Amino acid sequence: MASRAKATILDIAREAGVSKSTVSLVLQGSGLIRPETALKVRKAIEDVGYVYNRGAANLRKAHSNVIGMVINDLTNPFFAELAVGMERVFQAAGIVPFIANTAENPVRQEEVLKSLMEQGVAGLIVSPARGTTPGAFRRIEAAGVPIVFAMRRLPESRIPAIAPDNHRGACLATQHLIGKGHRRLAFFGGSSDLVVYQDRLGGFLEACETHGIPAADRTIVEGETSRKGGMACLETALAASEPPTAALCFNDAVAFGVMLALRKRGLEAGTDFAVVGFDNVTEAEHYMPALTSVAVDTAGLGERAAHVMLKMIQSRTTRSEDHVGAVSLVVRESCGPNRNVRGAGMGDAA
Amino acid sequence: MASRAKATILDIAREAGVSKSTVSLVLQGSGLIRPETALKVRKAIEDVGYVYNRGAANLRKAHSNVIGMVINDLTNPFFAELAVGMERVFQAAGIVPFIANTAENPVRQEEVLKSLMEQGVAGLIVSPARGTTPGAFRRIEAAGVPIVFAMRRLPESRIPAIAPDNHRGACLATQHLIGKGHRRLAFFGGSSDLVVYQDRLGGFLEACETHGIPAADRTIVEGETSRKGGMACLETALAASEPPTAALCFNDAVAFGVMLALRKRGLEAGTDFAVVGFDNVTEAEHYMPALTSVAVDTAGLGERAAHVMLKMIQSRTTRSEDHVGAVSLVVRESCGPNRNVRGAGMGDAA
DNA sequence: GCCTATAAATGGAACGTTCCAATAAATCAA
DNA sequence: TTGATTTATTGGAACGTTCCATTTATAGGC
Repeated sequence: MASRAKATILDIAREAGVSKSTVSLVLQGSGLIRPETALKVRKAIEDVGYVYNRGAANLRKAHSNVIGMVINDLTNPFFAELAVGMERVFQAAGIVPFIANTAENPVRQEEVLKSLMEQGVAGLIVSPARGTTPGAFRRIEAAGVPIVFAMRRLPESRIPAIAPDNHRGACLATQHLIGKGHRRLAFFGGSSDLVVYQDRLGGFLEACETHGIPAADRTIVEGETSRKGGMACLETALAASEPPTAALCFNDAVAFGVMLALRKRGLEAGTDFAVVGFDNVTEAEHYMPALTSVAVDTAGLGERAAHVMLKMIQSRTTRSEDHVGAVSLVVRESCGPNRNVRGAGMGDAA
Repeated sequence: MASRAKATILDIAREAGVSKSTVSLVLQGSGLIRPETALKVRKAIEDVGYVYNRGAANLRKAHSNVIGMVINDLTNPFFAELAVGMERVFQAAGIVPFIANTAENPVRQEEVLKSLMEQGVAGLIVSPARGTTPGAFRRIEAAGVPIVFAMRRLPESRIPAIAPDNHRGACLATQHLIGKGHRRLAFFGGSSDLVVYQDRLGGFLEACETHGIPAADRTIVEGETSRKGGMACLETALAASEPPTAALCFNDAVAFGVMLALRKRGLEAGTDFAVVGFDNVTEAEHYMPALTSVAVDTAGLGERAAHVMLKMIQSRTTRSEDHVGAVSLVVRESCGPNRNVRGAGMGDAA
């Protein structure tokens, strides 16, 4: 109950009338000590209000049980879900992941990574901030700390990445729009310095190509990956002489923005203009009209990333394979004409 | 470039031809060393790919530069914003906050807190999980580690709390509804084991009291603080013989659920039934119809919490005063009849 | 009873830092 | 030159653990 000055393993050894080594053994759950003794020690631990000093332990133990999770935008519910998936796995492994936010800022990211490294993390799961320089992870790699990229990856890096099949998802969505009869298509939002952007745009273009949509009938508008960005995209696109009639959006956030902008103009998503999102955040289902979106199984990707990390740590390697997650198109109201399906309910997809 | 086995301060001392003490001084930016020497050392640090071992340092330094942020539900964008506010402050102070999610689970929370303590955090900012037992923080307090509660607090605890003026906010909102002519009012969502709930419900009741709404005309429905919970609340309430015509919701999420349920019944929020939310999440503004909500300046509360924490650490005390944040009602479409204000724009409030 | 095998407990040397006290080098006053 | 001061640098003893090599106690075999 008292707390003079941070009880140590020695204090509890004295209290229990054993040696510090014994206490250490007990703390590690070694089967070597007599249950009776262990009990005595545990009691002392409780009495003294001892808290284990992992820093001291790591001084000898080589590596810790903490994993850093570096995320570029915590306010995006998408990443929060990713985090939740990872936590599920790590918790089971007795590991506590520490989450840090970089707010899409490479400088901040640098600081965060440094701090995590100093803390002696066993591994790092990173969704790199936009504009991350190619060499940003060199030192970490050199230190032998395993890294995996989640959702995003860097252009030339050989760090394993866990990401959805962005190309295929975009392809799927675009095909769907074409199947609905649209002939002038747009790709809204995102910026070309992101690999994800290249992938998704690539899928869009491929689908256009194979279905004979000429380049002249494709509108590509880069923009912020937010509601605001989406609104701007729509305005830009509709200003053209031959505006598109449907858009695949980089993001659900962008898609929401587009729908908002449509509404402002007195147009309705679905009937007047088809909108498809990407990521299928939970909100998509509840929107009005409900948003058709490419589902990427966010939490599942989080779990996968965590598993890969665990395996890397275990086999003390710094290399692993990339994983691309399955995607599927969840068709709702924002792109179809058949608006009578409205109450269809939970449109989940595996 | 090479990475035999974790370079230490000694390695770089050898490399630079100085003593370990000198290196240590350089690392701490002491002005005692000759700039020339410092440069030499810094070069060696770079060459060897040294990473500072904060664990070892903390062994002597008493306390670290890490602060734990324990949040009960990361997927709620509300808490993410809170986190962002805190980070702003901590970053300026050269502190990296580590965020951990408890997923509203007291057991998980226990683990997370233990882990953070073992890591030797300098302080803890906590939004406690529902069902946290009264004694959950006793050990941490005993260890002399400062804690502040953010947004939520525990019934009898004397740990300082930073929270919005929930009572006043609820009062304000309820008055507004009454001012619109509503006479049968509901309070939807939340559960009575949360102090916040008591506060908000208290405000609601007080406003009813002072404006002469009899107890018989107040409907109180507890429920999950989610969209789903909100939908359920509305169904329950409308089943009554004399159903309410307006509701204050515990949460914006609940409010969204209520609006969804209204829509399902062919009713429209605003004209057929007035809805007010609480928290004013960014989504509220963009909803259709836009949600009237009590704004609590989330990021601001985060900043305040961080400041309080910083001060507590500095003055090595474990006590501080509570802070209640100002609130304001942001009136939008979901409760008024005047639906022509629609395009009013960014309805922010300080 | 003695010797050996097994089980349980222990001392001491790391681990990578900080920080105090001490030394060495440079500067200055006389 | 000498002694006093200031300026730079440096050993060495912590800090709280782990883990190896021992020691001590317990049990088994004869």
